[in-house]
Amino acid sequence: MPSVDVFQAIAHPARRELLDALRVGELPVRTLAERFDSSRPATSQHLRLLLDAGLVAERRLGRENLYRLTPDPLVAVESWLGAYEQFWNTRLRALRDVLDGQE
Amino acid sequence: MPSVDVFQAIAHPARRELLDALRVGELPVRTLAERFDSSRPATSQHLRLLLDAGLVAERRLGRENLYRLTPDPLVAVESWLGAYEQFWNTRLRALRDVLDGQE
DNA sequence: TTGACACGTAAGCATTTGCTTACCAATATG
DNA sequence: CATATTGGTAAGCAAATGCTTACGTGTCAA
Repeated sequence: MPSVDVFQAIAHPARRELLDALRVGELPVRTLAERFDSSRPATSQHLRLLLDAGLVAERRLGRENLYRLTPDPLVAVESWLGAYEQFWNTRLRALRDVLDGQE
Repeated sequence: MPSVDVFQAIAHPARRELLDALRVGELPVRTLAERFDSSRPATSQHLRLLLDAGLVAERRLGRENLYRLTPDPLVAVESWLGAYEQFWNTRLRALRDVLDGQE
């Protein structure tokens, strides 16, 4: 059970960029820090929060720590958005009804 | 152009609840504050941020201020999630390939 | 074994966030 | 008109956030 809320985790642009970078595969902290021109401690702290949110997993390989994407918690965001798609569809149907009524 | 990031706006649970409540239609601040047992200033400040994010619009009616949902900015969240659906599908296909290979 | 590399983490600190209390403006009601 | 209702906003303040610097641990390489 993640100890950090997913919505909180993806609120910071740096953390979204980290997740985006990990879509290609697992990467060590050093690479991520260099890519985003960010300090290593800052990157490490962001990764820690993503770990607590269950959005990434880590794997020690020698002296490197490889992070990989585990996007399951994003399903919560997706399902929350689902209700708004429904809202959208309802509005569109209402609009169409109005337009139909004018004819 | 919204001055507040959508991801930032939906990070706070209280603001997500406000958006959820507005799905049924426009509501005055008083109703929203009472429903979530929150103070009126706190509710008003959250609504201000949602307004700056372009997620709600306001309409003065007498001494009431009615807020309604304008969920267009949520499309940015939806499209960001889209890339992860693709990631999911890729992983599922790889998994199926592995399973097929075992037979 | 000695030094360099990769990383996590604690401590410090500035900024942001989110609430409360207090106040003001505008509108409805008696 | 006087009063109550509705709501925005400033000021104050505690907590959270996000960075930096400094340090410790474990691993590779000479």
